[in-house]
Amino acid sequence: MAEDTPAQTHTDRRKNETRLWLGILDVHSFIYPELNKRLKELTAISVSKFDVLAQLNRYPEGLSMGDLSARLKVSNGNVSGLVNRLRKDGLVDKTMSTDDRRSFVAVLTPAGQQRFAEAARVHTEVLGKCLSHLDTQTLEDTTAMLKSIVNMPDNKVPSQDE
Amino acid sequence: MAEDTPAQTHTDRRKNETRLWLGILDVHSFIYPELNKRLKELTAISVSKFDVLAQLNRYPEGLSMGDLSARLKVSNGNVSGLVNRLRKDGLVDKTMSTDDRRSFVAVLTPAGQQRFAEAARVHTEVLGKCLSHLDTQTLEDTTAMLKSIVNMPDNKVPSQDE
DNA sequence: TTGACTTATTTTATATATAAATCTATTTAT
DNA sequence: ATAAATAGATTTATATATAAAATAAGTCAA
Repeated sequence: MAEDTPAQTHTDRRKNETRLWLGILDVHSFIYPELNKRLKELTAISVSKFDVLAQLNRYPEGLSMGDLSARLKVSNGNVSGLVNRLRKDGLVDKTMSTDDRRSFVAVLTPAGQQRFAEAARVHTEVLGKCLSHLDTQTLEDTTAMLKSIVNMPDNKVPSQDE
Repeated sequence: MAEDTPAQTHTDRRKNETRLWLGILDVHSFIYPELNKRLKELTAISVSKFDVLAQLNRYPEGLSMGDLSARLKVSNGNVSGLVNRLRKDGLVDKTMSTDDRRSFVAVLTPAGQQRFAEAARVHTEVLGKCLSHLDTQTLEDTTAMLKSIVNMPDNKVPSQDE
């Protein structure tokens, strides 16, 4: 499968690593602004808010601020602000935990569930348009390779998902 | 090379597109925070500032605010703020353009050149560590695939670089 | 039980980012 | 030559993000 390539110098290796990172940034800035723009236009929520709603949608019983923060990989302070704004939007409820009075649990309101469903449709459509030129094989191969970047063999990966 | 795969449903296609995007986000949040943290610790500049310095480093004669904004793909207002903060840091100079009095040209100071050189070393090192587990082939293949995502065939890509 | 940690969250200060309004200078049409 | 339109940059208002400090509630050892 893989053809033989001459051994790379340290410098070449470093250049290739940089190229990979620039590639990630290019794809990110190719898709993210479009996603953000269309979500805001059509559903009045940002990608950040969408991400919060998506997590809460997966957990109908709700998630604590800390769990949200860990799942979204953003700071506690950031989650505080996002959830407050979503509360103002009427999309999320926040209630004190019954077993720990320090803890607060965020849950989607019915309006939040509905808005998330609309936003998810838009999200899917935008990705479809941005990636429409990719054939199935490239789509799957790229995804697999990206996975192999994050799922390091031995290192101290902080554990994904649940 | 590519094996035959059964035709995908529309829904499967959409799921795979989403998986690709989530993969991009995972890699981004795997590398970006580490890059930002280490750059700040060791050279006292953020990734955003690094990006500005990197562009100015490529153009010793300097770049206008608008050119910087286009190259970095960020808003004019953002560039205004970044360049002002870099000026306070003593890393960038801003002078009025000689041929257009509306235009301002940003240039690296000697301190800026030196700081960029240090930061570039850190940047390279961090990427080296984050990507050390990838073999040469995966590194190059992934980069090529990422390129094929952004370089669309017919569409209205706003033109990259020069 | 009290005091010392630890944990969950918010607040504060600051940086980064956008969009829209504004300001000033240049260009274009008449 | 002047008025209208355009272009380059900044300012303003707001959202998003972090780190560090503060607040408040829980845990645990003595």
